[in-house]
Amino acid sequence: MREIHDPELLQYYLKTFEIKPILNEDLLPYLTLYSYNHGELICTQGDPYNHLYLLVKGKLKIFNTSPEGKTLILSFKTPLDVVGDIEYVQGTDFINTVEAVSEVHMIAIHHRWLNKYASDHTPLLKFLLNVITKKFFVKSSSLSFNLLYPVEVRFASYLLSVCFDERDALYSGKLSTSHLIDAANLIGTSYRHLNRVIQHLSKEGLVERHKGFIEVKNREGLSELANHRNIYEK
Amino acid sequence: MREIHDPELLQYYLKTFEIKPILNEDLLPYLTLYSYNHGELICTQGDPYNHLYLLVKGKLKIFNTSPEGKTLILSFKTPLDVVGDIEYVQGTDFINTVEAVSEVHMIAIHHRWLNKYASDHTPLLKFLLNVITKKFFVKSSSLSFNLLYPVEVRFASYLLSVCFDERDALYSGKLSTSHLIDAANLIGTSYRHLNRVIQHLSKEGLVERHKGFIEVKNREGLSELANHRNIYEK
DNA sequence: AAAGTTTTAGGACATATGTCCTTCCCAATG
DNA sequence: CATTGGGAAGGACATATGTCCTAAAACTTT
Repeated sequence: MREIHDPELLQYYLKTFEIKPILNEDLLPYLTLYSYNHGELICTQGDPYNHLYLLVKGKLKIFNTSPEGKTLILSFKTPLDVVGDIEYVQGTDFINTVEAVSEVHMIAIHHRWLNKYASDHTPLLKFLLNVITKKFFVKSSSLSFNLLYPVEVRFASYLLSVCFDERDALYSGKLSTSHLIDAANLIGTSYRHLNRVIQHLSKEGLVERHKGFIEVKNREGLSELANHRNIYEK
Repeated sequence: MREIHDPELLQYYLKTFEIKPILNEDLLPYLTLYSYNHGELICTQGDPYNHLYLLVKGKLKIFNTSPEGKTLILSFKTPLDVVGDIEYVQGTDFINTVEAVSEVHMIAIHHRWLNKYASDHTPLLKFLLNVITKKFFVKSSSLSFNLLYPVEVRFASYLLSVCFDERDALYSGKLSTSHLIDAANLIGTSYRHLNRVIQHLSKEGLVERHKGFIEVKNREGLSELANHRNIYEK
């Protein structure tokens, strides 16, 4: 992690993502731009709350490790998104661990300044309300989906979301096998079982296994299987 | 459902739950008090958004029915709680169905007045932010818990939450069997499987089956099994 | 009280998923 | 070129869970 002293880049981000309107003028001097490399942790579950972060570049992985040591991926995030919003509102420690998946830029605001200058700033409150409500909605759908459907269906939905997203640096319709473990943790199953499911999907002709990646052969069929629900959509 | 024309009762609720501070003065004339009987539906998933509701008396069941017809109970609610908050912020149709479990009183506010008088009312925004953040937190924990642990563990946690809550009209440590189907739907499993798990817990001596109810015999043991997590706590 | 009806528990079997371990492939290295 | 090490896929077996159906119990109605 390193701080980027580049006021122009900061201005560029503020403008591109239309962040200024949601922030109080007084806050602007206290914004810091940080950069993280692939694999670096932005925060770890249990860390005390310090900053509210705005993701403006790159991709994040949000996950949680259970007392038993099992990892559950909660989501991937791309700009513009917010990290630490729940913690800010509740004043609690970080619930999850956040890791940079690519090179990541984040704008950080220390809670001290938020409390001082923006705790009654309507645009920010509305912005947070909007963001958190969306998160709740996604989480809620995700919970239902996970409880109601088996791994095969969830994976179908996952494939559709991930493989046809140009931002993912993946060839369209293909999923690199190195991401399979992540996929398993996101879906909430074991790597072993995911392999079994892929095997089954192969037999059905929906996907094909090549060395290094998995290719979607029948997008429509997968969509059918997933009940047309794109639960992992960003 | 019927409207209660009782300004004094309304005032009583506003005072008891300290609702006035969060509402804009201009809204007060537009509050309506409704009563629902056991079993009545307050709203059904897919209904267009109309009101924001404040639960001030009784108990609600929030559930969702999948396209396949499976019911998943998302939560039970007791005063003070809010219904329709997510829908209000997002401007979407109702996501879930809400049913009165007992006699229920709700204060309803039509979105028309909220938009007109309170869309910039900081106390309300903060209140909603707080409520929704809590909901998110619960939902998030619930998702992890469901994905990581088997039904036995979840049911243990459920028993601890429900059986030792005096508001539940249950003898302490006992769960009426008529609530078993609800329990299964809340935990996200089948009634059949829940029975199997109860059988197993019986053999372990943690609970005992009597006609009409299930009795907790070893609270500490259940808590151990549930990893001391009370995920269904209200 | 007898007959029918509804509710509740559980049997049988199939499927879904987890755990552990082995095998295979490929790349890096001496 | 043979050796080794690591990652990826899959076999074997156990457990978890779902579906469908039956049996037993409780409750209604006549």
